Amino acid sequence: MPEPPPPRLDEIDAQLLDLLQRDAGRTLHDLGERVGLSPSAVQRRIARYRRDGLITRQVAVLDPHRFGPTVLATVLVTLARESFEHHRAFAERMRSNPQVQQCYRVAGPWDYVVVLAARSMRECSRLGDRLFKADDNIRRYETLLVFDTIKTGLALPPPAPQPSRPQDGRS
Amino acid sequence: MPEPPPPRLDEIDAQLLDLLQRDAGRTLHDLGERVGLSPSAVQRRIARYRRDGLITRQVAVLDPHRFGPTVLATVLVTLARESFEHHRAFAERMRSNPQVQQCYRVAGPWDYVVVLAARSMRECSRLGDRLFKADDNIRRYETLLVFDTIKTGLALPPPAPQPSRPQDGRS
DNA sequence: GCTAGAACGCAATAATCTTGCATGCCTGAA
DNA sequence: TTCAGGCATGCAAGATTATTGCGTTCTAGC
Repeated sequence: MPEPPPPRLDEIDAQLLDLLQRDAGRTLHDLGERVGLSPSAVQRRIARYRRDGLITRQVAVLDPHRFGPTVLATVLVTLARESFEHHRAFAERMRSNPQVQQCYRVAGPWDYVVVLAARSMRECSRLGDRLFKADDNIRRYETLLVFDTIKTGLALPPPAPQPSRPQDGRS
Repeated sequence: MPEPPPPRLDEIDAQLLDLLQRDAGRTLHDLGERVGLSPSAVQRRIARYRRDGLITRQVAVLDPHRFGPTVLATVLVTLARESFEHHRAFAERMRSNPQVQQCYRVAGPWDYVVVLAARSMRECSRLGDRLFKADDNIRRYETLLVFDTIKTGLALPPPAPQPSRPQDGRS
């Protein structure tokens, strides 16, 4: 799976992407005012981000405090056998389960950090059993039940703009 | 900070919220077709979700693989002193730093799980130093550098609809 | 049963998005 | 240096989508 090189982004792209990843509900007109372009130029840039895969989707963020029983758990996981195929199979299982909210491959004493989302502690426990205990390739796992969500989001650092031509020294 | 009770949600609300948290780019017409309402009824329900705080915002999800150097780290943190005030201060610091992407209060051998987002490992390391090492109330912390993002998202389990009036037994 | 409030669909209106076109800028080749 | 081609832009027109007023129906509480 070779990835294409990151597309060239200028300062305005960086601003737009950051604005959108923090709040995608803005109008093109609002965005345009913030970056100094017309609404149609903004729209064309956003269309480019989508076409090029920079923006994969747009989601509504729900406030977990405003719903009834909602349980998140962060699970630290280590595999028993670490072949490419075992890792691929594990990743695929995480991707395909809708109750797996996030999954990261990490360095250090654990192989993966997995965030689960369920409707009760019981359901969360069962989910953990199903995903990890029942998998004979899990060497160990440790569940950290979330009892408060302090901050939520997926924002990445603002993309670094490519260096443009060096500024002609005016001074 | 007492929270109002969770609002009553029916089956259609549950469907709409789930659809929106997975893909907020759909038109009202599309959503309406999926849940059996007119576009304007859908719009009014969504307006209600926003007004009631169920939906806090809408964000564009960026693909971390499509950007240049982007480093995530999951950090496990334990405080030294666990007074209410110490926890409040820690939470506030996490909330106010834009490079802290997520922060969860957890049960178990650690107090918090924190996800950091930076542009390089060096920057991530410095961020960790600034946030944790320089804080004399951190008893210990362990950084798990993310080297691959398998799955990303913030979707909660579909909200449970409130039981409506028991169905009149027709059979 | 009655009443008040909420939810709905329809249709009109407003807002927003998309696209064609002309123009200007930038880059690379001759 | 000049020229040509490609790309990005703004403007304006058209298309699409969201919003809202209004009348009707439904629901819950008294």
